Amino acid sequence: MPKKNIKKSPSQNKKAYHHGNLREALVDAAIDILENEGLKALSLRAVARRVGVSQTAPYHHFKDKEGMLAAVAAKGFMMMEAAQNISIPGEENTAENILALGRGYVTFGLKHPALLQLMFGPEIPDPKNHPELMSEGQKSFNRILEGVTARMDEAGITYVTPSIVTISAWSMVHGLAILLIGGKITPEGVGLNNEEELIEQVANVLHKGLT
Amino acid sequence: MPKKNIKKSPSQNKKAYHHGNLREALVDAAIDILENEGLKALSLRAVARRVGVSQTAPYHHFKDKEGMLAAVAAKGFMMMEAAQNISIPGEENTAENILALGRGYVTFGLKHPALLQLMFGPEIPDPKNHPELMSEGQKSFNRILEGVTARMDEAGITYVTPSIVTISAWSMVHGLAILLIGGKITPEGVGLNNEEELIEQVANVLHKGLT
DNA sequence: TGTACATCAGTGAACGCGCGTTCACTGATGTAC
DNA sequence: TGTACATCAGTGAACGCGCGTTCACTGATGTAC
Repeated sequence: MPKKNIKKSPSQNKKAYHHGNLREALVDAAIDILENEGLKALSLRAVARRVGVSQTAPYHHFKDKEGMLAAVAAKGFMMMEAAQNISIPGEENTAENILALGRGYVTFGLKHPALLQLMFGPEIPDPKNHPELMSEGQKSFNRILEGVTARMDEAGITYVTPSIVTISAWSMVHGLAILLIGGKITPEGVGLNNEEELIEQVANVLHKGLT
Repeated sequence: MPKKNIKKSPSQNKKAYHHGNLREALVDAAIDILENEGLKALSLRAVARRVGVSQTAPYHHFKDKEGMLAAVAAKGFMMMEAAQNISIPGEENTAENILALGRGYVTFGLKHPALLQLMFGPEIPDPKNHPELMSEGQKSFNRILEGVTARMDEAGITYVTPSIVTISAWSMVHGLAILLIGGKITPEGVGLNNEEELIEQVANVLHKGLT
């Protein structure tokens, strides 16, 4: 029975010895640093500094630095899911909705490049050590899988399993985000005006594949 | 007229004051460290140490650390191209050859995960500052583009441009490599026995898309 | 309701470390005459 | 062919820095009686 955060109005008990929600505050600060100053600037000490807490305080909430990074990555997945929810028109598993999921994915990546890189990069060598991170990643996969399965049933596609199609779609969408973030491809490079157009065109290719 | 490496038999003039080919030796050592000890262990000093040279020597060959990372990434592209050449059966731009290119890409990524991550990761914030890296990346793209264009002409596909299809294919292949490397998907997770099977299945999806 | 006490969530000092980079230097190489 | 000299590619010492982590500690909180 957590009673502690009954009062959660901002910036009130600032000077309390116990923070009340330090873990979450640390994760948020970490994301802030990641996006504004880059991965190299993301240290335990920097995070503590930003929250205004001693540099050893984080150790009461994370085993070590990797533990914190895993928490940040997990939060990244949650943020992505939330962002996708907004961009999806309806509840049904239409092809259009699957595409919206993909569009949301890439758009999220362009908005939070460093976070996406952390979520999939080598800073967390073995995700299996971090159950929360694993389960959030799984959720991401399952969400696409669900849509794809329904869509394939409807379309009567049987030459591959829904899992494989899901992996293919996820790969494409993730790869596109990474290539754009890394500047390996640009809209201008293929005669388009902005990233949205490029995303739309690639979504088109995916769409053909789903029908 | 470079005359210096007329004699290039290994381990001979080991103690010469001038190394003769230090730049290349440094890049190779860097790749070694990257693959065996990971990105965090890849420092200028560690590289110099491994080559057996003073820790300031690299500065005669790279502007700074980022300069060296860019050289490493560029070499990564060259290695990938070489690896792909081996796995391609013929010269013609058949669908089969394009698929072989993709398969080679993913296989290379699984063999050199840290290198692939470096090539596309945030350690080189602005690739445009590194012409050699840019041009190698471009080559990679153009190679796929060439194959795809020929293939699309043949198949009479016109609803998208070859560039877009190329981007889609590259995205898919790159995304698959990254997801596998990061452990976000596993062959076992979708009822397959090994990575090769998974790659084959995804290649199948791509193949359908190209015909 | 009050009190004793265990536990939780902070502090602050200190450790040892490896890193990127600069500096003044020197030995080796290449070239103009 | 020999020589003077500029340039190139190394060396070694030193700088300042931020980091992850450990330690012994203390103030605040929650709970059993």
